[in-house]
Amino acid sequence: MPKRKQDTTSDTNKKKVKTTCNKSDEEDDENERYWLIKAEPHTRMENGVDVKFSIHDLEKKKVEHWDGVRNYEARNILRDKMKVGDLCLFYHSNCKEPGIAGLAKVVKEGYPDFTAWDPRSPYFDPKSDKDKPKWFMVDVEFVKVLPRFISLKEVQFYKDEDALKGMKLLTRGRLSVQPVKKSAFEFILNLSEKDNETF
DNA sequence: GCCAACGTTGGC
DNA sequence: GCCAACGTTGGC
Repeated sequence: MPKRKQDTTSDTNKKKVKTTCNKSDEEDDENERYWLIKAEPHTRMENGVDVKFSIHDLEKKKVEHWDGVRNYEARNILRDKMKVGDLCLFYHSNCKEPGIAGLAKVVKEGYPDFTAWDPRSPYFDPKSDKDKPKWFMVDVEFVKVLPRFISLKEVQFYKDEDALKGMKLLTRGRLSVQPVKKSAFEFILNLSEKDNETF
């Protein structure tokens, strides 16, 4: 099932040259085992296909391939970085109340996104060669629905918390597969364990 | 449904 | 390799 129509970043994003010992945020990200993945929880037709996929759809399916990502930066994460066992915040986008709805776990590492070769798929990419796959996906498994939905508004409200510093959800809104720092991951889960009258 | 922000394309 | 024009994302 298609997840999201993908946004875009250049393939030529050059990897930063590694300098001696200074740990940049970027390098930290590479060691993180947490991610945020976006999907649209409501029906939207694209190319005659409904792209809807919510945390509840994942709950029913148990495991699903995360297809349809057509952005190089996100692709690189799917192909190279996500490892079996990594946890993902499941984000609902393009809906009345966008936010983090649940948790998923990587159960299969990057492999070619076959929807790129299917002319009937909304994610068909005629430029993707079967012998040289351009787009990748992982398989994710349902973990849980968060005890309390954490809206984007709520995350934005806490944007100055140290734990959320540099969170890409706040700075790179369009990136649909993104790394999440451990501190941010834990902060979000913590929030969702607690009632909050404001949200 | 609008549109700002952001990503890509392609002419030069 | 710059950058204007264009297309898409996704919150609102």
